[in-house]
Amino acid sequence: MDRKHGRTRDGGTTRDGGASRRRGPELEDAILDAAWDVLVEHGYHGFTYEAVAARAGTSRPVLYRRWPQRDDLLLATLTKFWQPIAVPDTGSLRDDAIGFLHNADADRAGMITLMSVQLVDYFRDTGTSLSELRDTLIAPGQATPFEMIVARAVERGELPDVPRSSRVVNLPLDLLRHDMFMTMRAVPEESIVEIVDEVWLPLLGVPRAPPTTSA
Amino acid sequence: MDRKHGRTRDGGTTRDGGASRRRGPELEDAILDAAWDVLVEHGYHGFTYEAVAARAGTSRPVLYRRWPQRDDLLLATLTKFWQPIAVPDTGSLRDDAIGFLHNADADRAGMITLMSVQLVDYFRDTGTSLSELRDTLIAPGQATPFEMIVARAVERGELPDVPRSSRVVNLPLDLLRHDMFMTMRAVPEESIVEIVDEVWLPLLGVPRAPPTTSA
DNA sequence: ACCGTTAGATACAGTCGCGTATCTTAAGGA
DNA sequence: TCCTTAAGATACGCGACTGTATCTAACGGT
Repeated sequence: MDRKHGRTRDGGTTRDGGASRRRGPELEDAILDAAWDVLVEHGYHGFTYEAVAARAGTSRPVLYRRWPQRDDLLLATLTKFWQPIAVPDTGSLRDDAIGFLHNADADRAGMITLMSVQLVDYFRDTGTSLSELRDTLIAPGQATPFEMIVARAVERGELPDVPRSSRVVNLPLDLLRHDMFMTMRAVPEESIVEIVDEVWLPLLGVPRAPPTTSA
Repeated sequence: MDRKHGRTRDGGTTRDGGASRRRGPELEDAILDAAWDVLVEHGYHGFTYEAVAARAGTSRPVLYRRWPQRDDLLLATLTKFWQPIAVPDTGSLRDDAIGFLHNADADRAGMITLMSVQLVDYFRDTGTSLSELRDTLIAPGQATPFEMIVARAVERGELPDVPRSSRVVNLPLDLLRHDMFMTMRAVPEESIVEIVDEVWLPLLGVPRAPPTTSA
């Protein structure tokens, strides 16, 4: 009919022109890696079978065989790369908080959050939202990072053991996320310190200067 | 050649099949209205010349003649519809805050914020961000709503006249926006009250219960 | 009434992604 | 070694959108 297979195979950017043919899990991993790259670089809009296949050095049918819907591919990709952010345990409430925000910011987690922003179209299509996606991806019944941080501070006696609204407890991460949303880039260290020192600690009743214990 | 004009003109959804032909500013207004609708309903992704023209009951060339680039059309649309949110003046700090958040939430402003989220692709394309867009659209040197609210409370003597970080002052709107981002829908009244009563007022040093003036 | 402007309809060529079908051939187990 | 599985390379038809080019007819001023 036409060329009928011509051993072209330069694909473009990623695969080496080598002869070996990947299979099974190895191939699947490579594809999800490529999918992740595409997602991070071009957002959901550019997250096409076309682009992912090209990036992975394979062809669209291979993707369709595994993930018939775009959502399947997206979910598989997110599931593979969505990892919890490390929660530091320094023995100090303030350092834990700042350290965690720092991780969330600098770590690939920052990228994750930024990238989630790129998913807005996906949320449109599916009628879901970022918070629902997050709930899907994190283990249920799990304590949030700042719940852990606060709990440890209470154990150490650094904070009194009183009930606190989850809004207040989780405030720092919300504010960090907000700044990321607004600026679309990593949040500077000063902002992190500001969030902790000027907002969160005062709210928890931690004095800014050396503890004067008031009256 | 072919049909050569057949007075078809039902366009679809919006224009009446009427005969009259709009011109100049009238037409332009109608197009921007349509553009706004499309943007709100389908986000930046669906914001195509095709869709806007169809919605406005006109044809793409008419749009291209006025706005050669998609950005031009988008900017024109945003500029026409971006309006400041009303800041209530109730004589009470708390009521001002809650009232403003309520306006921001319920008012078309809520839609604006939600819709801005849809612009992420635009930000990608242009390398800008939401905060930059906001700075472009609001008058420069203008006091933010919560700066006004706090200033008035200080005038009334409801708050002491001390310097406050802009992070703290503007916190409520940031938190509202964050919730909108995360849930992609209007924020419930409880959350608004929670933001004001459990976060903002305590941070400003306003006691929750009747003022006990501590020890 | 005439006439320049331009709205609005349509066509066209091009691009990109979709989803599926087909065929070849490499890989790997029995 | 043979034989099944599936990777990988096409191809095809489809639909959406892009920019541009025409042509017509309505509008509005003089």
